[in-house]
Amino acid sequence: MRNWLLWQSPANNKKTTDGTLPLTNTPKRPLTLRDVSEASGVSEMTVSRVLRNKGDVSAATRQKVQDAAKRLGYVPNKIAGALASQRVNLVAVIIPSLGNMVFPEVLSGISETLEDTGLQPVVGVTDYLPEKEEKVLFEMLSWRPSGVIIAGLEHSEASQAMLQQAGIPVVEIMDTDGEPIDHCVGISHRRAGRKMAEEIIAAGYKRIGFMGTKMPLDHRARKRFEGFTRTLAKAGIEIADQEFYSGGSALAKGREMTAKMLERTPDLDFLYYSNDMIGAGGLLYLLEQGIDVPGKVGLAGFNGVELLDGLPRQLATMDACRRDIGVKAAQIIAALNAGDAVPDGPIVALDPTLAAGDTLRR
Amino acid sequence: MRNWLLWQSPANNKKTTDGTLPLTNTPKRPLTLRDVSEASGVSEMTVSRVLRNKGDVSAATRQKVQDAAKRLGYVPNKIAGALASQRVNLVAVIIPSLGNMVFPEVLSGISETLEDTGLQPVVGVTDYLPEKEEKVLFEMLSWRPSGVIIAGLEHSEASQAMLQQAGIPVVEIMDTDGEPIDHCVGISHRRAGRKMAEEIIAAGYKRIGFMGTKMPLDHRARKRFEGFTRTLAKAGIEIADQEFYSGGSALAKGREMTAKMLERTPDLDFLYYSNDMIGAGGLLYLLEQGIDVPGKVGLAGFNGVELLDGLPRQLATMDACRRDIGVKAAQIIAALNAGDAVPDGPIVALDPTLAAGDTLRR
DNA sequence: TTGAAAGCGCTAACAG
DNA sequence: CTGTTAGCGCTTTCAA
Repeated sequence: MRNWLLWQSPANNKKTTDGTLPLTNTPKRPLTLRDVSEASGVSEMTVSRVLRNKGDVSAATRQKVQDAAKRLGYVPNKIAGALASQRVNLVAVIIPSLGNMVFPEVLSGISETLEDTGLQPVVGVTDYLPEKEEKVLFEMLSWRPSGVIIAGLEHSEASQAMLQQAGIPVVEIMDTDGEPIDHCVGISHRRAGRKMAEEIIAAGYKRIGFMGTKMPLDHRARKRFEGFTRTLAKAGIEIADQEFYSGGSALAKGREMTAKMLERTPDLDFLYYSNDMIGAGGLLYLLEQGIDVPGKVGLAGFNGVELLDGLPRQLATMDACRRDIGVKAAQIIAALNAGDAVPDGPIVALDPTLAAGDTLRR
Repeated sequence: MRNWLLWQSPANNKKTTDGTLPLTNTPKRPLTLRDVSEASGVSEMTVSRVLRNKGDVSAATRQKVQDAAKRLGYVPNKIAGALASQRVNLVAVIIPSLGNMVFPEVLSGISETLEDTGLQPVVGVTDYLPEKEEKVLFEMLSWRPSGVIIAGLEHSEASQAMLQQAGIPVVEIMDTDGEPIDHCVGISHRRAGRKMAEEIIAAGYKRIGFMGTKMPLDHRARKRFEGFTRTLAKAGIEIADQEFYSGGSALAKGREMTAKMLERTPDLDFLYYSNDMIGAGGLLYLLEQGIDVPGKVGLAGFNGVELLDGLPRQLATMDACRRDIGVKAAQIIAALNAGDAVPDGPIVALDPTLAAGDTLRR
């Protein structure tokens, strides 16, 4: 029920540029096809065809309809259209957060790719909470989207069930360490952790500290940590110190944690950060302290965020292929949706590449 | 048309945890109320009532229905529901970008506030392009949302018309320098620029450089700049140098621009940046060069982003009240939607507060 | 407390 | 090329 009484736009009686008054002063009722039909003297069906560019319509009729639609300011009702056609051009995109640069980049990959497919991404945010993921998923599925792109391979049983029952393409993104419901596109975080460990070992570092987020539900960070420690263990190295934070400015936290850790364990010669932002904080701290980087202490982060370009020194990091993940996932959805075959198998694993920067000696 | 042929979930034949097989192996058709009705032996209408908690239903029937719905994994079809009830619980939120920390914060303010109103924010991104804003707005309005929250007071004529005709609450956010269609919540960017100028003048700086984005369509940045220069002019000061960038890492750009500008105009004693990120880049550069901040050169940015907390020195900035803007805007939409009166007038101007940090001498 | 009938605004399918 | 008819899956309204 809309509150017609309260709804009084102060701009309601503004003149349009050509000096005419707005068309309606009667309580606004959204226009329907019928209104356009009547205004143009063309049947509803034909109006519908014109407005959707579907089927053959004579140029003259088309013109009449378009004029009328424009003049009235008709906005089609997609709800009715979707119900009638059983077709919704929405793609649900479910991600844990918008706060760090990582997901926005995935999103831009998705939306650019979807741009000329007629599909529209719609974003839901879970805050890394499985219950919230469930809620968001349920909510989005109730709009009967044409596909789902969802971060991670770990979902509650209910979420899994919903995704399977939905009968639409599902692409799980960011991670490939696990079994996808349908398709997945991402990187292996275990492998990313391993690769970084190998690099560090090869560079001769021995006393390694780790800093990350206090998030048991961030499965990808966990997998990176696992891959990292296992590879170190194989080389007979154990993490010498570790610390986890939550909340606050990541840059500041990186700074603080680094200070604390170095005080506690002064002989550390390498610091591995679970994300670039805290890594950057650590880097700034070490430089201020006049500590030789990477001579005395080496550093590395994770993600390859653009921010790093502006730092005094280039932090070593690993690119998580965020944009590409978005693009690829969207391509799969688009293909499936068009009835095309998907060239890739169910798992598309991108290769996280190391950027050694200036904080990892070679 | 869904591609049933291609759609073969590899996980389709997975067992559930209790060992049973998934319920359907027939080609998946989304379930309807009727399915639940048949499975529970209760009329569709009553099922509908139970699922919406509407109207009185006996505890026994309610239980039967809920069991059936859960067992089948029924997900209601909001499209049909919305069409029938003429009510959509969506709020369109239209913003220029997700890339910088500013809009995500607004969003979190909005979604938190909307959380317990039954309204769902849906985000559209315009990339600061009026044509895109028009497209996004049209697209979103065609879903007949219950309200619109849209960044900025400047819209194309077509957008203005759509917003007025929509017959739903509209809150324009971020800016208050102009005339809102319905309601607006934000800060006065002219005032923000003026305030900063006053502060700088009071501190005795005289040779002032400005750096910003090359975005004629970022009206808020433009207004800040105007407020800033006008106030300086009144004190007989003219901007001594200015530069605008586009694209790339803001931090890196801030660094580059600062270096270039200081080379070109070495006697500058203050640098005003249109956003914190380039300001941070400039700050890092100056510190590296061993330049006395704020003794020799003072600095200020804009936005009050969290990132600044981790910098070696606290950049002077002005808080843009991003979260509060989101919260307030959502409150207005929610109130209007519930038919409640809105306590505030059409314009809610928040007060941008200065954080002098360590880069602006007092 | 429950059910039956009548649409919501649009499009698929067919007939002219 | 254009129009008619019959729903899409749900909720509103009214009657039982």
